[in-house]
Amino acid sequence: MAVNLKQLAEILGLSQTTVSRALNGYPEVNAETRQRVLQAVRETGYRPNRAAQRLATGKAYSIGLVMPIAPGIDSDIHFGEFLAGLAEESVKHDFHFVINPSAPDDEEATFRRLAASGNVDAVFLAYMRANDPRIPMLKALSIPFVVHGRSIGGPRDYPFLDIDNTQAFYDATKLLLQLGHHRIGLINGPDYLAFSMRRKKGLTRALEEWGLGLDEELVHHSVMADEYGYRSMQHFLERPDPPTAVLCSSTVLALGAVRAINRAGLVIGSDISIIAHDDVLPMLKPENFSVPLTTTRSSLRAAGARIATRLIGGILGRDTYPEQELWRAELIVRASTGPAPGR
Amino acid sequence: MAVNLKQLAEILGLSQTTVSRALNGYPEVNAETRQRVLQAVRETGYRPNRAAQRLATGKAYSIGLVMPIAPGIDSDIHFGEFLAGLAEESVKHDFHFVINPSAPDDEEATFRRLAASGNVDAVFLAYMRANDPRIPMLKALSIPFVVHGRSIGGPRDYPFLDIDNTQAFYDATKLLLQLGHHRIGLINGPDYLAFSMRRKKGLTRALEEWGLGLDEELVHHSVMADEYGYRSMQHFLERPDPPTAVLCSSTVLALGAVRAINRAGLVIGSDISIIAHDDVLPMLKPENFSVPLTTTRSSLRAAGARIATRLIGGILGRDTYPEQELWRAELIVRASTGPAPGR
DNA sequence: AATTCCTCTCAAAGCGCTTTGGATATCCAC
DNA sequence: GTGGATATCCAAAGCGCTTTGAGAGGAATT
Repeated sequence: MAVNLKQLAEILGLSQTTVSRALNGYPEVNAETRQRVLQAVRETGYRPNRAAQRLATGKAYSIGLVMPIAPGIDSDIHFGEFLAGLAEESVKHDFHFVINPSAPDDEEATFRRLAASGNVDAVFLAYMRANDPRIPMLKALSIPFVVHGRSIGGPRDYPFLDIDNTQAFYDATKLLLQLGHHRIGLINGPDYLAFSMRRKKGLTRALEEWGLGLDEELVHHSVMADEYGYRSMQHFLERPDPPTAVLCSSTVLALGAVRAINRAGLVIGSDISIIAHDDVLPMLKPENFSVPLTTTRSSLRAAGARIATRLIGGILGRDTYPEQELWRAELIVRASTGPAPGR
Repeated sequence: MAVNLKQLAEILGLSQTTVSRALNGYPEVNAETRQRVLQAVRETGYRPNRAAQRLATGKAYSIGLVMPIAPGIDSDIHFGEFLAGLAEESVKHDFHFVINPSAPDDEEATFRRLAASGNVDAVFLAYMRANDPRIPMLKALSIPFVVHGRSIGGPRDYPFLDIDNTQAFYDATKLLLQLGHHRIGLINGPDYLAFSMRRKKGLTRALEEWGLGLDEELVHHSVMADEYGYRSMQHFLERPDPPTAVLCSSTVLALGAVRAINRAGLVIGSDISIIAHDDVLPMLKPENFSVPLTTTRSSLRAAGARIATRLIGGILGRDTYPEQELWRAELIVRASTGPAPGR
């Protein structure tokens, strides 16, 4: 059924060496010969045996994941979406996953074990915190890694892919300010996560440039679930001086926030404006909200796919990729933002 | 650093064959010799090289996952929890995952590709529907599999692990009936999923035994998210004849339902009783609800771990496990259930 | 004492790939 | 036309394990 290298070489009247080299892009093979080989691969459907490659090269062709699981830890919808991106890309290159569930306080040991096992060539990291200890640790273990997000403080020379959270929420705030809003709330992710800090910073910076200060009372931090969006917004609305506009760190939070607004009988886009960050979750599209949401958009799945690409590229030795990427989130204006009331 | 089989054999003054056999439990090796080998393994920390084993045995030592991704598909919190269980167990046995994201209408092709790739020894299946076409398909592909849940209709001879959903909701209903409730609502999962159907059946059966009929108006189906629990409960409460008790198919749904009840100013456990199915999600404990929830409990993570064990056991050829398991969910009475009002 | 039968062990042959260390042929300049 | 590059290709040696087929030794049988 499936041919192997030996048979393929025989068919071509070449040695295994040459065929192998032709396939792996080595220079010492005639261009014409290479074409013949490639053609034969197409015809026979030859697929190299991964187990044999692993053995011969010593590479694992797989990437390690440490899945945060514990009470209160965001085993959330966002993780699944990101994983889908990672998987989508990995499967193309026939890479496997080694998934290690681990409680946060056990993560260090988990990474150590993972690195020692030789089962993975590289690992992926997320949920960055300030001075995240995992970065120096992985460096010390000298196992390749890419982080999703960025730490704040600590070493700066490590590979990451992040979106420019500060910029995103700066842009969003700027829009609101231009619309005449002066009291702007923020329903943010957990306060110890780097992206939350940066989003808050974006808000602060824009306000300051406008000569305004941040009202800490209008900043809420929580796990990014619908429920908390609702509660936070409810609290905001109960204030004597509620914000006229609110930023949400996720469409999931916005979902709850919108509910609270509706319940209060207010109209989104005129009584109060909303901008949410949109991770492009397939099941929660901002354009399908009762009032389509203005968002800062950046696909989480695309980020997963990109990180997989980089991880795999690094392992295969073709790391022409930039080590650090900062994606800019797109500000998409829809109907949930309008002029500040009474202006 | 790490020793290999050859070195280990040398240390012991045995042949590789004997050492290998000792480790893999073959009978033709002296008990004493085996002990010596095991001791040496402990001392040296020998771990067989998986790549070499893969190559020699032709086994992949990995299991395939088809991750359902698409608009509206439950890339939900429950999936992550189940995955954690799978991973927890797999990592112990040094098994890898091949995760294939796939839209539902593309699943067949995905499975086919997965089976043909030789990258996995077995696959796992969930989100069962009535007459689920994937079961005959996987049988035809003759790739080992275990399903989480059970189909309804279609072939019956396939390996599964399910909880007795009918029984669980039968038990729950029974309790409510004994407490004097006659109008019982159900906030269920998606109507096309087998577990939803069975839970509804459990409710129906208990009602009928009590001489009551099911009021279809009191049954809602939806994706299992907080939001929908809220809406469904709200609808129930707006009726002229609201139910005095409601079953929820998930604590996530119950979360929303409870909110709706609180909002209506009703008291849980006296004005209205609630029983939810508890998948034992670490972030959503029924005992931590404002009024601790009565639940039917069965750990999703444990199910994941068990399925991994069976899958792996099957692959390693020690399948003394029962092919079909039906776990009984535990009915745990807490404060959210009380006598029917006015009784 | 010769034969058979276990029990325990081993040497060696793969599994399918990569990679080292040549070979062979071609080409150029001198 | 000879020495030395240069361009192509190959045979064979691993990678670390499992497994076949067989041998050595001792106990049991005749």
